[in-house]
Amino acid sequence: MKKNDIQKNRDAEGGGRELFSLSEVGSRGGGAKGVEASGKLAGLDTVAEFLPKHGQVYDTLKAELITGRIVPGRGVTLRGLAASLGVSPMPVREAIRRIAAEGGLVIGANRRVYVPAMTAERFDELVRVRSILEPEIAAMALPFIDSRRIERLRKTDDAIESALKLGDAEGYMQGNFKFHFEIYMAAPSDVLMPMIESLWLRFGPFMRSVYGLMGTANLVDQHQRAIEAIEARDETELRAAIRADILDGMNMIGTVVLGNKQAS
Amino acid sequence: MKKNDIQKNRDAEGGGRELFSLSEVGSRGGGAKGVEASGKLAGLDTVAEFLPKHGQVYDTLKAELITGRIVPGRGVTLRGLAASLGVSPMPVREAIRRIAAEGGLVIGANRRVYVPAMTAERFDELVRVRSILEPEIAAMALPFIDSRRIERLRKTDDAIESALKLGDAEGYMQGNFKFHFEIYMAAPSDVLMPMIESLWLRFGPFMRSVYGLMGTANLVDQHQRAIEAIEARDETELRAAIRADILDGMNMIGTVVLGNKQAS
DNA sequence: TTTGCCAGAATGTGATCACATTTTAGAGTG
DNA sequence: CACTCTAAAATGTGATCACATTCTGGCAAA
Repeated sequence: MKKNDIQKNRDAEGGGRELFSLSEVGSRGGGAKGVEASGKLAGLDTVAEFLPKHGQVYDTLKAELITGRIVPGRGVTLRGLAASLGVSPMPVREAIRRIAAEGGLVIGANRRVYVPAMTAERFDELVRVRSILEPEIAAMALPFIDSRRIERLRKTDDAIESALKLGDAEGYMQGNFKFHFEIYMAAPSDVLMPMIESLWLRFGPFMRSVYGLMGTANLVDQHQRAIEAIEARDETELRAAIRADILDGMNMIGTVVLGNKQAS
Repeated sequence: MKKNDIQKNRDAEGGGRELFSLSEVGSRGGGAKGVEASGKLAGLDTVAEFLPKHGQVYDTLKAELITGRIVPGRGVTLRGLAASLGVSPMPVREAIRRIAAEGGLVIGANRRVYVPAMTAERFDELVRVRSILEPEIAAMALPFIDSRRIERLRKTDDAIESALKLGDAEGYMQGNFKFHFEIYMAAPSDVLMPMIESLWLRFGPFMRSVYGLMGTANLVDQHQRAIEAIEARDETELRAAIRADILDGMNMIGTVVLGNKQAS
């Protein structure tokens, strides 16, 4: 079983690269009726827990967006994605509707689905909201960060340093993502956390285009400062470190790619 | 044409009122095939612009939630809503998925759809985020608020005062909603605005249960102060007024209904 | 009366079909 | 070679059917 797969996404546009591939989503063969799995109490089948197909599609799509494997421009179609993932258009519809609600996709007046293009205004507002919300959730998380988590943070920061030295921009991005959410995840938050995820979701596709335009040479972060603030249980300093980390990195990117002035 | 309608929602639960009614959604008869509208360049048919059915269902559902016509507890089912609205379960699915992504509904482990219950923790976090984001968007809006908008604000505030004097809690809530968004809407925001809408969306169903438990006697607001700050073009003061307005009202409600301590 | 069980109804999910609309390609014409 | 028009392909949307799972109500046994 399990043979459908990857796919194209025929293009024709400015960017150049446009064909991306998605790992298959389901576990059982995509072909036949609505059989699903004649076996009854299935449980976990291949790897993860049991999610509805639209949930798996959602996860896949979200990951593809955050890691920048789907870039702005044309190319997101229901049937196309469905074929890529080996499912019917049905679950894809729901997943897209969900991601669109989170801002990761936009539906045009034509009702066609796009990856939103980054503009200077959008970028500014996204950074602005990040710089407001993330220090807040970090402050919420602070009391819940134990030594094990601090250790993981230190390890992640080391990996980031390595990536910087090697000029590995993608490695830096992934490490940066991991670092921030390692902190935030400690917070008991049902409101802020999804909001912040949705902000990162919107940066993802844009970041891909940043890789090529900017090296890692002039990238600095405030991670060390944040770790020290956590150890000192200094909320004010942690807020400041997170905020500075965001503004530093983002202003850098914004300046290089979009030609922005800095924000506050 | 146009005959399907309103409906029940058989209940059985603590709250008491549970059956709510929804206005029909579509324009054309719900019966026949997929005909939609043999006429071609349709355009506006009955009242508003042309939206897909799932968009109309989304709007309806969202309005029902914000105004508190759908209360926590059981009752949100695909087929039930579909019947209430005179459409097939199909558009309802997408609408629900969208609203769930915005936090207005939650899907349980059973994959059944609920209106999330308000807890003290959730309430605190929602208020916290409101008190952070709304002053921010108000500040963004400030330069774009013209005299006509100020006039509308004044009128809305008058209506609120009237509602307070009459003890009309629902009228107060609606006026309060209108007042805040009259300000926020002036801001050129594609990020903050949806976030704030989603926050209000989550308060809606909870507010309904507030009506009965609390009069309007001890409700005060900072609207006058906000209007004066706007006229003076004083951003700092506007932020303070909005923030105070939120914390005053919400702490009041939280104290009465949930027994909270005040936040910041 | 209380507890356990089981058949029937109801629910969410996924696939498939049908259709209006839009997009794309390919002629044909100037 | 550029432009216009038309036919074919593709897209989003909605409805309907099938199915596994869950919830519900009522009956029987203790």
